[in-house]
Amino acid sequence: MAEERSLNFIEEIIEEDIREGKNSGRVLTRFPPEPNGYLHIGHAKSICLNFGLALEYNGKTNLRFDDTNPVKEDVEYVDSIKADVKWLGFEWAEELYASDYFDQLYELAVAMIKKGLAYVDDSTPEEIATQKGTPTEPGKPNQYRSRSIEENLTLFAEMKAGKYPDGAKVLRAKVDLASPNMHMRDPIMYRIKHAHHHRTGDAWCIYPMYDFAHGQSDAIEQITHSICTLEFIPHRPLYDWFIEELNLFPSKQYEFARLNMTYTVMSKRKLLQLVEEGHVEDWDDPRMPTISGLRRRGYTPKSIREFCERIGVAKRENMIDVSLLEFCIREDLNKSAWRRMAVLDPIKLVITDYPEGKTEMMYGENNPEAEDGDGGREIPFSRELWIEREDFMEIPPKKFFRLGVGLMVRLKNAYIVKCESFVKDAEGNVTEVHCTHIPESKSGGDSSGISVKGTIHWVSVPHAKTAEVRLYDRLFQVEDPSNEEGDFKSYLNPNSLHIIETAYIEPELAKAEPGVGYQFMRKGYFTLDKNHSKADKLVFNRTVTLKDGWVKK
RNA sequence: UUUCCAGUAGUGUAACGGUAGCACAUCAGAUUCUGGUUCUGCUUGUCGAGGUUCGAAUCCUUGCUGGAAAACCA
Repeated sequence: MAEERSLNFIEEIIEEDIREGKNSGRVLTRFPPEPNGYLHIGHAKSICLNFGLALEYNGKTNLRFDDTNPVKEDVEYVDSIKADVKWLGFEWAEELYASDYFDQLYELAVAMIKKGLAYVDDSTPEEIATQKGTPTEPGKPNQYRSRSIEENLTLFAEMKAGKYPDGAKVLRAKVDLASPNMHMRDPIMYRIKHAHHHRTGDAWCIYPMYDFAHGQSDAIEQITHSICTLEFIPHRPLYDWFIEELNLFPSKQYEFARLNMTYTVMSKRKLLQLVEEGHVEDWDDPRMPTISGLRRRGYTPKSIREFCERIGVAKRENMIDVSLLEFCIREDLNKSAWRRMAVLDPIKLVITDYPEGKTEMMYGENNPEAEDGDGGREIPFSRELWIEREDFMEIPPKKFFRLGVGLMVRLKNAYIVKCESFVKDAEGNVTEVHCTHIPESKSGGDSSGISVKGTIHWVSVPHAKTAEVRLYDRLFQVEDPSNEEGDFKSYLNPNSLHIIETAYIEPELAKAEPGVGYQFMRKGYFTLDKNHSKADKLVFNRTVTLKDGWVKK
């Protein structure tokens, strides 16, 4: 029973290509990050698209680092990118680097010179910019454009040999200075940079530009569908032109709209700024939209893949509501995360008619969503418990299904209790809630016949362990900080991180493992923070809250 | 005001000339030993104007709106 599923526009193109027998039905995509920053959720969209398409059409995907600008690139980024792609659950066919092709690219450039389609230009960047004209005015050729092939060959060889300083000369394609497309007005192919490259070391002092590296790398690898974002649309004629003139494998470029998400920023430049200026801990700060940040926050690869599936692929600019991402992680964790009890903002509940010094072991299933509860664990219960401050109200409003004098609630996995009184300190803060319990109402063997509307969670005072808990809110206060007036950083949410130094957790949680998500009942999903947790001090990150249907009146 | 891309509920995304659907969000209600989950239901949409056609979200013209495009970045 194949489910009717509509295709996105790229799938339609691929199916059309397969139908027509193009490339004998072969599909080879590539994910081409520049190793100059950490991957974010926007890259995840591209990764899921490229790898997903290959999986769907029996093809393959190369991981290719677009490392043609040595001054911005670093192995640190290469390593993090590989780790993130793997963590997302994808396997690349080959790990490649544009720098692997430097020799071939150089030869291709020489071929262009020999065809009379490239020349060495001695102009300064400013001169080149002026000579290019504007979108409404054509550019003007300069004296260098008419250099002979022999002279260009010699000069280009000398550039490669290191005879000239940075910026002294560039190699330009000879296309069309009057083109309405600025990228066709004799784009730069090579520039001189006496810089150390993370892979090729000091072997080169000239490096190809994106336009003379990306398409050529695609062609060398025989990529069938080269998928990139919208801003490369104007580059496509150039992409095709080089391939045509050099008679290379005809890779085709297709463009889709990048992901934007509310309450965050999605540019490597801006994310780098947040890191460098210390607005966040690092690239993997749980508030960051980076893959590593989401991982540390407790997001699962599956939830991110699901998110990328749901947002779709199209050519129009979009702004995805972050609540969709939250929906995806809740959906996943609801089915898989074990339930535990933790009290984040404690007040003491005393069961006055329960024997002092007595401990009962209560049973709680791990996950009510699983068939058999996914097993369970024992939870110690005693006369004094920690409960959530917000679960008691001195003057409860109507439909408050928690504690208040005279009200009854069930203590999850334990007894029904009735609130009799409470104690206040000198400042008027409630410090203790006193209850009596219904002995016949014990979970699993309730014969009391009493039904209550509310159930609250608790942790036994003498058995409680402690942990630090970190609560996160959106990083920015406005939906689209990049589109606001002034500095995007002035819209940072000052309360995006709230640290609870001491929360009480049930003893079982002391065994929490890194990388595993838990549901703290009624509070949300949490996971151990891999950076801050130590054996003697647990630190939990809140991945996401539970959906809250309780609206105060 | 040069060229290119794009306009479908609040946000995304389908419908490929033939009943505008789905998801998230929102709001109601049912169920619930998590005010979670699950279930049910409601509200809300084709940018405007012309045309072609028996019939237009879809094709054509035009206007409007948004975005992109000039870096020795990718």
